[in-house]
Order: sequence, then structure tokens, then C-alpha cells
Amino acid sequence: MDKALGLTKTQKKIIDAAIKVFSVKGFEGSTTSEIAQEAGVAEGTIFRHFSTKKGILQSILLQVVDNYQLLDISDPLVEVIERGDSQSQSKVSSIITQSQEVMQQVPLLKLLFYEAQFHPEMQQMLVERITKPILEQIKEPIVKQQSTGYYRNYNACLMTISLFAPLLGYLVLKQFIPEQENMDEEEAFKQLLDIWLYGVINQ
Amino acid sequence: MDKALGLTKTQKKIIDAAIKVFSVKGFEGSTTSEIAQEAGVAEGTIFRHFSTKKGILQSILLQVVDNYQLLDISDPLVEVIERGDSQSQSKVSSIITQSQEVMQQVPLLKLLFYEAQFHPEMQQMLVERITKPILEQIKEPIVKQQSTGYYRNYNACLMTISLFAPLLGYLVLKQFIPEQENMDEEEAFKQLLDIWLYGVINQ
DNA sequence: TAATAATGAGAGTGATTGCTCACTCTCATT
DNA sequence: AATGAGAGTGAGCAATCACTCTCATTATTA
Repeated sequence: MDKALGLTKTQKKIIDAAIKVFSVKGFEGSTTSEIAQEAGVAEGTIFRHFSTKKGILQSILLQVVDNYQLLDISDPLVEVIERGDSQSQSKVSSIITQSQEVMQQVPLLKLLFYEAQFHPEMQQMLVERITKPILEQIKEPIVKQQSTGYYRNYNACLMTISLFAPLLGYLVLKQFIPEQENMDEEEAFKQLLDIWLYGVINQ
Repeated sequence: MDKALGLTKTQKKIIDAAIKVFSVKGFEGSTTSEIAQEAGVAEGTIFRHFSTKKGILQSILLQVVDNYQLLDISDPLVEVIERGDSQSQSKVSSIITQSQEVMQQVPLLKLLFYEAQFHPEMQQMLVERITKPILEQIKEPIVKQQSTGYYRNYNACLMTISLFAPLLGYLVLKQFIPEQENMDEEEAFKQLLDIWLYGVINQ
């Protein structure tokens, strides 16, 4: 039956095509016929697998939510928090490696987070399954470091934002200002983590 | 002729209505008849003032770009950078005051930055007239502080991102996770600036 | 007051949209 | 060979869209 991750080959073709088209033209700006063309199937085939156009978007969201690759970015960050040392290059590098995968998904994430605001169930799912888990996962080791007195007692949620937002901001900014800046990604991440750490470490 | 800032009363009514409708439904998700209804004008009237629906969006962008209120947020940040002390409450407070105005504009900014990716001229205008000026305005005093040795020698652009992204991230996050968190906005901004500062100040 | 411009109301247009449905194709089972 | 189930097709439908046109009414200006 050609299934993988609960999706048939045709369904996967359609979803991949939809991601491509939605990313370039936005959800409302895309047409089902474009998606069909990109997927190499008839328009009618789309509606045999997805009840509505919005159903395609929801399936994309489900695919992203069920894909833990995304959450993986928080693991190396947790390492950095626990070691309290950005110099541990190996871990930093793994962040970069992960984030290159994530970076290619930045347009998709932008799409989902933006379009979700028009569809409350989707918004809730994004918040509950992606935003909050990441925040919690990162907050926990921060609180632990605070309890030992190694980190300052700022609000843990704000500390998490301070850590995460610049990394994400850097990736987003890079997408529409390809500031050539003779600096590689690894060095950039290292500096961003450094700035955060030395603002967090007590003394 | 009823002009103010180059816009007649009718044009202003239409633009205000369009901002409201676009913010709620997105650009492609909105219809000109909705905008007309919200503005209390006939649909045909819209097209007497704007050649196309996209023309309305472009006028909104022009209005935002010509409105320096937005850039004002960088002034108090520059103050913080120059003083190197977030405790200077008066200045922090003025950031908050400004940012409350800005915060109400967050949905509009999200709209413009998102929709602009589908319209290259608009994207370029946003980058050249908003993003880059803000970055430059904030980078300059950072570089000055670096030259005196008071700030560490990280890449100035990254330092700017580290400063700006958490503030923006906090505002955006607050919009779809109304984390009641018994913390007022002023305290939040103070802590975010603190975290940044003590990661930037040498020693 | 007369002339001119702006607007409201709303029907109309062609193009496009999301979606349907009658039909075909494939292929395993009978 | 006959059957049935399910995937795929694409012409076409009803609705909607951005946009136009007309014309009576109101507001502005000379």
C-alpha cells in the first residue's frame, strides 16, 4: 500500500508539492491546480486524499509536529546550558549541523506560524506541540543552574527567549538580507551563545 | 481637499479599514468588498483611490515607512547602549511606552514583513527603509563602546541581533501565548536588557 | 447659485477558484 | 473471463473574486 509514516506515495507527493507552492506563494495565494501540477497528479486526485485545501495545510502541520527533528535543536542548547561553556565546540557544531536542517525549514515554519493565526486549532497545536515543549525543555536546565547559584535569577522564561530569539532571528534575517559578512555560521552561533552565557553566568 | 500626510479622508478610511481586515484575514484572504464595508465606503470608491488591491497594501507600507514612530524604538535602546546601564529607569520606561505603541503595531508589521516576501519591491523597501536603518542606528553606538574597550569585540551585527531579537520575540510570543506570568512588561524589558548588557560589558 | 468634483449604491463582467462527479485504469481475487 | 475495489482523471460547476460602469446624490468650490 506504499505507506511511510502513514502517508502513501501519492499523498507524500502532494504534500511535498504543497509545501513548495505554499512557501513561495502563501496559502491563500496558492491554487489547488498549481499544487496538482507541481505534484504531477490530476487536480481531482488531491481531493481524493484531502477533503479540502485547508486539509492539506493541516496535514503539513501534522507532519511537522510528528517530526522530532525540529525539537532536536533544543538538545545541543541544553548541553550548552548545562556546561555553561560555549567553547565546547563539538556541541556547538552539532547545533550548527542541526540548524542547517532547521534553516532549510525556516520558510516552512514561517508559513505555518503565520497561517496558523487564521486557524485557531492549528495555532493551538503549534503552541502546545512545538512552542511550549521547546520552551519547557530549555527552561528546565536553566532553572537547575539557577538553583545552584551558577546562573542569575532572572525569569527563566525571559532567559529562554534571550537564548532562542537571537538564534532564530539570525536565521530569519539571513534569509532576506544575505549579508555576506565574512563570518561563517558556526562562528556566528558561537558568538550569539557567548553573549547570552556571559550575561547569564553569575560573576 | 482634506489632505493629511498626503492622504484624503476617504483614503485614510480605506487604509485604516484595510489594515484591520488584512491583519485579521491576511492579504489574499481579504476581499475588497470586506474592506469597503469596514471603511463604510462603496467598493467602487476603493478603486477610485487605489488602482489595485495590491496598491492598498503598498500604500500601507508607504505610510508605515514614512512614519518615524517606528524607528523611535531604537532611540531609547541607543541610550541604554551608551549608558551601559539598564538601571536608568527613565529610559527603560520610555522604551516600554514606545513599545506599547509598537506592540499594537506588531500584527501590522508581521503582515507587512510576511506579505512582502511575495512582492520583491515591497521587500526591498522594508529592508532598506526599516530593517537596515534600525540595525545601523543600533550598531553605531555599540561599535563606539567597543572602541573604548567597554564592550567586548563580538561582531557588532550579532550584538545588535542579540539585543533586538529577544525584545521583538517577547512581544510576538506574548501575542499568541498570553502567558499571564505575574510580571509586568516594564520588568520584562528590564531583565532582557540586563541579560544582554552583562553579556556585553567587558568584565 | 451654478458648476464641478466626489461619493454611494449596486448591477455587471470576465476570470479564477475550490471542489465534484462520472468515468477509466489497474490489478488481485474469483 | 468476470468481478470488485480503489486510485486516478479531467471536464465542468457553482461560487467568488478583483475590478468596471452607470447614475443619482451629495459635498465643495467659484
